[in-house]
Amino acid sequence: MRIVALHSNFIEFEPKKRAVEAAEDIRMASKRIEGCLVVLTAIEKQDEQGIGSVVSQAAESIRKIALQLKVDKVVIYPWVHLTHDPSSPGSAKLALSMLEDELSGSLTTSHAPFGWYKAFTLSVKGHPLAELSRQFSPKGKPKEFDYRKALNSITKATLDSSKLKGNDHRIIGQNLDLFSFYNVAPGMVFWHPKGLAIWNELVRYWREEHRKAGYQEVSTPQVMDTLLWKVSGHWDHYRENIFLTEYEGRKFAVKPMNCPGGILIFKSRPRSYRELPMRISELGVVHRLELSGVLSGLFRVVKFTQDDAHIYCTESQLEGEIAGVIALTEKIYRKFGFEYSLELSTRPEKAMGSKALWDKAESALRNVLDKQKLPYKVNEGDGAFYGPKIDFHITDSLGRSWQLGTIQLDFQMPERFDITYAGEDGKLHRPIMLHRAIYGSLERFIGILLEHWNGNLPPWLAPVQAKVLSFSGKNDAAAASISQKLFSMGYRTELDTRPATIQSKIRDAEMQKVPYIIVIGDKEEKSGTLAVRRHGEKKARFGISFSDFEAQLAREVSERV
RNA sequence: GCCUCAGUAGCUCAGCCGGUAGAGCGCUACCUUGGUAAGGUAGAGGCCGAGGGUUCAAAUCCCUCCUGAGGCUCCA
Repeated sequence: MRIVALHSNFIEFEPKKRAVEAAEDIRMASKRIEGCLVVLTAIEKQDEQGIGSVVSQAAESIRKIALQLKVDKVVIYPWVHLTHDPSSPGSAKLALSMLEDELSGSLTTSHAPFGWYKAFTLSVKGHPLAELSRQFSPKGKPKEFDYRKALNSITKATLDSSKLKGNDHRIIGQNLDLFSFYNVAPGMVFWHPKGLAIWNELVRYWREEHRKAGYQEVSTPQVMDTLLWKVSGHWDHYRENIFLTEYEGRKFAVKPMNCPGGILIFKSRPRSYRELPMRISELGVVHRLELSGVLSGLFRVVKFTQDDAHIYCTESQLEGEIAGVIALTEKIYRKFGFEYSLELSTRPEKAMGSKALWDKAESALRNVLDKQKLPYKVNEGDGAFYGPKIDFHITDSLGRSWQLGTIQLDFQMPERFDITYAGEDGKLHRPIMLHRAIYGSLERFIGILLEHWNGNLPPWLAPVQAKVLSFSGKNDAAAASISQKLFSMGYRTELDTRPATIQSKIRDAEMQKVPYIIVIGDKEEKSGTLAVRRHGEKKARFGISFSDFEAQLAREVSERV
C-alpha cells in the first residue's frame, strides 16, 4: 500500500462517472471538507498477501501523522495512480473500507467514493510536514517492540575458562571487576571503575613523559566526511575496515586512524622551519571493522584508543627523531619491565607512492636501528600502505606475539595533504611525517600489563591501593575513619566491615590483589597505629604509624615503583 | 569471514538416555568478638544466549542467528 498524506485547508470532489464494476453505489453531487488530512491511497497487488497487516500498519502511521499535525479529520481518497501494480478492485475496496474502519475509532473519517472518475480541488498547506508519503508491505509488519524480550537477548560474554590460563587478562579482568563485554557491542570494552582507574594512571604517566619529551597534545573529531578519507588514501586502501555513517545526506566515516585529522591541525596555518620538529600527540579513539573471528579480549578489539603522535620534521632531523622515539619507548617499557623485540616492516603490495620514496624511508629506519646496534627482524611486505615501520612486539600468556608500539615513516600523507613549511631560505618545503605509538593501544597494553604482572599491580597503578579491614564490629568506625582519611588524601581505598573473621577478609583482599591491607583492631585503636600487610607477604607489620605508612605509599605512587 | 569448540544464578560448574532447575563461592540477615588466605545458620537470586522446529511435554533433540574461545587470515 502506498499513501500520500496531505495536510489540507480543504478538499472538494465530485464523482462524474463509474470507472469499474466494483464501484461504490453512491448518490452524491459534490462534497467539501475543511481542515483535514487527505490520504491519497493505492492498494497494491502484493497487499493481497496480507490485507489486515498492511491496513493496520497504514492506520497506525496515519494516526501518528494526524497526531503530529493536530488534525482530527481524515479523508481517505482512493488514488490508484500511486502504484504501477494495483490490486484487484475488489481487494482495494475491501482494504479501503477496513482502513477507514480502523481509523474511525480515534479520528473523524470520511472517504471519496471508490471506483469513480472524480473532479477534485485540493488546497495543501505547504509546511514541511504537509506532504508525506509512506509505503507498507504485508511482510514488513513492524512487530511490537518488547523491551523485556529485547533485554533478555542482551548477554554478557562468557569465558570458556577450560582453555585459558590463570594469568589470562580476561580472567583477571573479570575477577578484579575491571571490564566486561556484551553481545550488543562486540569487540568494544565496557570499562568498570577499577579498570578505568588503571587506564587513567597510564594516561597520567604518558602525559608526563610526553610533555618532558616535547610533545603537545591535541584532539580531533571522531567522524569526518569521507572526502577527507579520499584525500588521505584510506578510502582506497582501507575502506573495508571503516564504519560508515551519514549526516544530512553526506557520507561520514568513523575514524579508523588519527593521522588525517591530525594533519589538518598542522595545515590550519602557515608553518615555519622554526616550529620543527613538531611533535603532536593524541589519545585517539578509533573504530575498525574487524573480521569477527579475530577479536580477542583486550588484545584485539573494534574500538580502541591509540596513544598516537605525529612528528613533522625535516629530512635532516629525521634520524634524530626516530632515535628519540625509540629512547622514549624503551624508557616507558622499562618502567613496566617488558621484554620486547623489534621488527622492521617494508613495502607492501597495496602500497601508495613510488618505490624510490619507499627505499629512502626504509633506509632511514634501518640506519637508526643499525647505528644503535639494535637487533631486529625484517618483515618483507608488512608495512602500512603509506610507509614502512618499526614495531615493538611483546608476548602474551599463551606465547602469542602482539604488536604494541610502532614507528611509521610517511612520505605520502604530506604530499596528499600538501603540507608545507617555510624554510630558512624563504621557500616552501615539504615536511616528513612520522607516526608513532608507544602503548600502541591502551586496551592491548593493559591486557599485556595484567598478564605480565598477573594482575599484581604496583600501588601507583592498582585500582585499589589500600583496603582497610575492621577486626571486629567494635572496630568498624575506626576502620572507616582510616579509610576515609586515605580517600580524602587522594588514594584509592576500600573498606571491609563485614561481620566475618579477619582471616576471610584478608583472603578476599589478597585475592583482589590489593597492594596494602590495613587491619584495625582493638590494639590499633588503642595505640592509634596500623597493622599493615603488603600483598603477597605472609606476615603483617604491627604498630605502623599512619604518617609513616602514608609517606611510604606517597613515595611509591609518586616514584611509580 | 573460514574450521573446531562453548554459552545453565554475579562467579565456577553439575543436570543433557526429553517430564519446565541444583551445588559451592559471592550477596543479604542473624549468630559468633575472633589477630593476618575460607567460623556457623537461614534467605534472596535463573524464561537454562536469542529465534524457530520436532513432541502431549525441550535446559536436554534438530535448524538459524548472536556472542565468546582456539586456530587460519588480517592488525594496534
